[in-house]
Amino acid sequence: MGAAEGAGSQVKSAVRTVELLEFFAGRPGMHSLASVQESVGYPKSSLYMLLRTLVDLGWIETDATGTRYGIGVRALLVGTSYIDGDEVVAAARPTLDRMSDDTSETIHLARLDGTSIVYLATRQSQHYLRPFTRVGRRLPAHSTSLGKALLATYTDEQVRKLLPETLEPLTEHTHTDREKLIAELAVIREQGFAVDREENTLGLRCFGIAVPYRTPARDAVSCSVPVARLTAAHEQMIKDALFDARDRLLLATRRL
Amino acid sequence: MGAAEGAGSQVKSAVRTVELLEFFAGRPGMHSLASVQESVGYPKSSLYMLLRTLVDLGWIETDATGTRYGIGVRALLVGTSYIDGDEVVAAARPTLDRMSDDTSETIHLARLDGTSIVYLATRQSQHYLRPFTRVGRRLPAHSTSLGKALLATYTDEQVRKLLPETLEPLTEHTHTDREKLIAELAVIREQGFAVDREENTLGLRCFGIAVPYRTPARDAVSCSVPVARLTAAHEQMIKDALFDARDRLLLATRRL
DNA sequence: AGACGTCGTTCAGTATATAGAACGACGACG
DNA sequence: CGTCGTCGTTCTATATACTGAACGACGTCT
Repeated sequence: MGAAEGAGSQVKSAVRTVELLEFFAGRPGMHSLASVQESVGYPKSSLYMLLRTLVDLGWIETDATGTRYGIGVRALLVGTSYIDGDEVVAAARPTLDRMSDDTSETIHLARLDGTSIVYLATRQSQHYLRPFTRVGRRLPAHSTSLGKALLATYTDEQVRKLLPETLEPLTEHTHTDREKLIAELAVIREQGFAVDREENTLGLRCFGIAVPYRTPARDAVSCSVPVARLTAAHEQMIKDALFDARDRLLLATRRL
Repeated sequence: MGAAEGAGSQVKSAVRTVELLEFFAGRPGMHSLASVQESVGYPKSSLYMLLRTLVDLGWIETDATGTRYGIGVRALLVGTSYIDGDEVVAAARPTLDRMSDDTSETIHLARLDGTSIVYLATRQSQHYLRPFTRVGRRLPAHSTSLGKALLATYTDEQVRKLLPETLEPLTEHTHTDREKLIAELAVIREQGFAVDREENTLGLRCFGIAVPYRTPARDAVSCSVPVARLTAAHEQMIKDALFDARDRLLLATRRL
């Protein structure tokens, strides 16, 4: 998953602290010292001290026996504060509400981080189905309309540097060839929005558009619809809502 | 805000790392090195190294100039994973949905952490008003129905150890005297649930009940209603839903 | 039951992060 | 236009965290 690394001197304990937190985040549930040790590779004793410290601080919790570790409550507060402090999320609120009202479908605002997109805000469809999407969730950029819309604001060369040659498939429809994806990005630039045809979740089609308040774009909005419910008229309405939302967001984020 | 501290040898950089993250979480927006230095008190150079490290890792972000710091995207993932991995949250899902359907009001599931409660899950009322409550938000235990319901599962002595003598008021109705609060806790134990009469937010009354799958209880559920919309019949219905929910949750969390 | 294996915990030498001061860049002010 | 003050950054002795091995407790296998 690694983002930027390799800079000069780093504070070792700080690196390990966040790596540990990310480890526990990536594998929910409780883990023994030994199993953590095997995964992260630090010496047992170093890991032990670090875990003790983080437990004292409430960022990691232990079970009743004190020998199995899991992510703690304190981590929750910090994570969600990223959303609170973000000016784009704040500025997007009315637009997302409006998109939700207009389309009656599930709306997402997401940000590109490395090769993943991160959900920043959602508006759930009020339909019978409660889709399981959550703020903070990460998905591969190449399999989502949000990610593809954002990648399309990069040059082909930048995309080649960012993504590996073959991409991990999530469904049978996921593009696994980087060059084929790049070809699709050209189409996306042409038409102004991206489509995910069950490339991420079977039965779900998503329409995404980048909000180009900076170049390359960082944030995008999308609308997800079960294919079963999709008609040509509905699709056109969604596309209109998408362009409308982009214009509104561009206006709202002008001064950022 | 401090929770447990004062244990023996702790890894200094790890402590500082999370303290820094909590600082940025507590004060959204961008901060200069000097202003952070003043708040946390670490030597400039130590702080500088730490910040550089965390920026490299994506947990802290800088603006374009690279001199102002704010919380980063990576923090988001870890925080929300606490919710994902929690068995109680998972087990509570259907019960919360049912409470939401039954009452048509805003439902909360929260956990006690020190003297605060932390929202773990919410079901928003579908009414015109979209109340601003968010998973991860912390509120003082003494001013919420959730917190009081949880505190009532502690002994008076434990409560005295936990809370200061005078409590911070949030509205004109907040109890500020610890002993008065303890007296109220006795009533809560008697009737089985807690009420917040605009002690936290003006115009909002909340009914909370602890889920005693362990002692003292850790989690509670609540139902928040604008006073303007509250009738005697509605209130009775909410209380019934509350007891019903507690029983369901107790059943669902039996094996934890 | 006995011995073994695994796991969490402690200990002491060494590598490393820390802290205070000095440096250089920028902007404010006279 | 020069001086001063502030802020971010670099430098180096010293305090400290890291490591690998040894210890002790628990559960398991034969």
